[in-house]
Amino acid sequence: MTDETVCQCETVHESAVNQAKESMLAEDDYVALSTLYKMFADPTRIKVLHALEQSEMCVCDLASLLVMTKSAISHQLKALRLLDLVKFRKEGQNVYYSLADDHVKQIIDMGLEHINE
Amino acid sequence: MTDETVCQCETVHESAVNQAKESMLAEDDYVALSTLYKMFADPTRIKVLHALEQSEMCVCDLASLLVMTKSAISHQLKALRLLDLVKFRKEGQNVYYSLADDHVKQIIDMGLEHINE
DNA sequence: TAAATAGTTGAACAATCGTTCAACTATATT
DNA sequence: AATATAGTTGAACGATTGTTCAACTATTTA
Repeated sequence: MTDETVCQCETVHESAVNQAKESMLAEDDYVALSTLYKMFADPTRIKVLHALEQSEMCVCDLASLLVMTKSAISHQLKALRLLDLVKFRKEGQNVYYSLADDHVKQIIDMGLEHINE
Repeated sequence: MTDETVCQCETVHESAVNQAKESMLAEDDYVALSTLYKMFADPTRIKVLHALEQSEMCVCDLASLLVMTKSAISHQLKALRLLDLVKFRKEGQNVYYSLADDHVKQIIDMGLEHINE
């Protein structure tokens, strides 16, 4: 497939494109990256993650803190769990969630740096 | 509004919730954060940003590299522009895009660290 | 064992998103 | 001036998303 059939352009800078092509990751890596960042792309989920930086909390705590239903929180926690961003422990009727590792805090802090400039 | 009316829970851990409440940011900050991360939450946009880590490129270059139409690329570049993640310069018919600052690379690298474990 | 509470789940809904398409602007070339 | 190319734009489309609702499981308490 020529460049022309792809983008209808005749002035593609081949050296820059070829260089970039070599440094590109596999398709799966970009999908994994975007799937990860999708978890930070919703205010509710960011609030949950930010709240859990302070201490572990059960679903009720988060629902109370964020003024949302347990169901809504639980759905989001499931997504965060699937991406290994939070872990949990059961104690009686309660399920206590906490951050899986400190990458979460690092990612949030980096975002805060960007928006505060 | 009581905890009960919010989440129908009676076992909210008040001290943990109150402590978290104090450390929470303003609603706007969470919206801004999630809007920022939304830019990294799509494979096409991440590819564009990652490619621009190598060198500046025009719309044709990116379209050729990612095997997409100029229109699709242009729409995504507009979104990245609005969030100040890329900057551009015009030269004749071409518009050359590049990363606005190195936060972008830092954010992508941090994501890669997380998925490689 | 029955009732109450914490949490999860799947379907449904509106809202948002990403790409396509066609039409457009702007610059360069003849 | 006419043509060609680079890039942008808005509407439209299907696909994905976040919350709600109702029904469910599991644990605790009476």
